[in-house]
Amino acid sequence: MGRSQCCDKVGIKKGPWTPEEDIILVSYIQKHGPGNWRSVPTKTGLMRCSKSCRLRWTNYLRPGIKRGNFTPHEEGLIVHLQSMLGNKWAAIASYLPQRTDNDIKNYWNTHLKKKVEKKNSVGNMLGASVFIGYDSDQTRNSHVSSTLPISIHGSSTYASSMENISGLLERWTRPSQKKTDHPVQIQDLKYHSIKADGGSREILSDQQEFRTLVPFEEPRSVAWDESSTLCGAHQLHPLSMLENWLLDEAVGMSW
DNA sequence: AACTTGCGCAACCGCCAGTCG
DNA sequence: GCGACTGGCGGTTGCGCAAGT
Repeated sequence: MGRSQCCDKVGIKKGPWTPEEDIILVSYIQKHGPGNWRSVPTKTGLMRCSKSCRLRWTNYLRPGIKRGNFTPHEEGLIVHLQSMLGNKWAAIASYLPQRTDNDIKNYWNTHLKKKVEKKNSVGNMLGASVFIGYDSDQTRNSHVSSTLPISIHGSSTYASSMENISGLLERWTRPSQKKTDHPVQIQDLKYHSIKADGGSREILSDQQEFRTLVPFEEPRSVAWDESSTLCGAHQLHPLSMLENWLLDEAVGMSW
């Protein structure tokens, strides 16, 4: 037990990574693949601890990472997910495959947290209920509060319970209850399992397959390969569809 | 131009859970 | 069952830079 001793060893380099170190790490991982971080420092000759190597890879060097310039779409999604999940950055990051948990965490702490608090304080001053803290326009979102399992209980902190997620998905699979401008064709959606272990969540559908829904013109089958989460997003995460739907419904592009 | 302040972000720290011998 | 080890996560720190004075 106890924490890892790897970073306490004498001779371990700390601080910013140099381009040379990055090249060494990337070339090693390209050859051997990520994993077995313990052996990376010894095999590469990097004077870094395994943790540092892993973090550098996952937060910076990993292919498919999108950096900076969060779009309103992404902002809205982060705010929404944070209100539902709390500070489960890894879980939130799984909804945005191109973003790292560290990036999202930083962005929340430096930008969004203040924005949300400001919006909430304005909403409270006006005596109005604030839709999950980032859009108090009840006219625009009047249909949302009756659709999504979201409520405000006197504070900006939204309980990060499984009930919220389950309810959200349950309602999400019932298009008939929601008013929308686009024709909704939700078919054969068979979510049957939601796990919440150690902050990670996954949604499993029958045979790891489901038909897409709202944002697409025509339903199509998508096979979900969990391994694709590692190296970015050439496949659409099942939850990105939820994301798209949520944003269409709850956030719009006014954020 | 020099100094101060605030911000953004990469990296570190400390803890936890899972695995293995 | 126990302890060592590892990977993963969230919180925090500290450096570099830009903006303000």
